[in-house]
Amino acid sequence: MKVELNSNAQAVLGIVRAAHNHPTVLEIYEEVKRVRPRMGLASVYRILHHLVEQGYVKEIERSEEGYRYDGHVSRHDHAVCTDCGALLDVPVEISVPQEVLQAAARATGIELSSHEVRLYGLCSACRMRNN
Amino acid sequence: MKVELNSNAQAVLGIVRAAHNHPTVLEIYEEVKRVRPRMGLASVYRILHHLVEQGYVKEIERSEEGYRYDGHVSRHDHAVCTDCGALLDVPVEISVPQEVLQAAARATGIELSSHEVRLYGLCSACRMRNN
DNA sequence: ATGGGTGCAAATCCTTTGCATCTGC
DNA sequence: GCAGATGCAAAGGATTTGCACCCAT
Repeated sequence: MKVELNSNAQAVLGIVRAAHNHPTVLEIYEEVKRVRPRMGLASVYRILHHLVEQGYVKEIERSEEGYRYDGHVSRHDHAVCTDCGALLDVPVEISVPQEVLQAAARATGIELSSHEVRLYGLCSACRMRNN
Repeated sequence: MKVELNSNAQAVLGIVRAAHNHPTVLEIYEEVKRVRPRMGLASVYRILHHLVEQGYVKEIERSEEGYRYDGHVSRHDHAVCTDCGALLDVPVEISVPQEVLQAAARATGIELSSHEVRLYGLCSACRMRNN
């Protein structure tokens, strides 16, 4: 059962959802300060943990700059640029047969609840930059 | 062209390769100290970066306890326990057709160089523990 | 008035860096 | 003797925590 969100939490959630990229805590903080100038960084961390627990957002992974958050919680895949580290949404479904996933989960000894495909390669910006 | 590894680097490489789990820097350091008691943590970090650059090991991702390393460099997939965070190798191949991956990479705008499937779920230890 | 949320600053933890020293060639 | 590697300690950056205060109920 989801808990009510107070107005600070709603402000953070709105920002994460509206972000096109996968913002870091600092990026979210900078953005939220425009609406709530008094909010501190520690509160942003606390609110984000809360939003993750409640399933409102997903924590993607630690990058060089720390955790990144994703307001898009339905299943989708990501691509990581091997040069600049950019994290991009894959805009199409990469479908893997459920029975293949289940067999792999069984072989690994886990009870599967979800999965994600991660693509690695050069993003277009880096391809252009490196000529 | 791979560079020669000095004996400290070989010691670290041996430990990462021999590890059954995906050790953190600290775990590698503790282990290496048994063979080279004078080695410092900073050197372990420096050597690991070097080994990654040279393709001898892979950096998996930052977990709660920091980076983890994988001495098994050929393509394989991982499973993450959603409860305890354990990172396990998937012992079977999860095959995704190359043309599906290429189509997804094209749609995302990246030049694909590799990919990985990540499974999420409860590991057997956690399943047992939570009854 | 009460319990949870919050700001601020200090503390923590992982990782990197500066620098003097050491090593192998 | 030199270039690169190393140990140690200090610095850096992200995240967490302690604590007093504030706010809504």
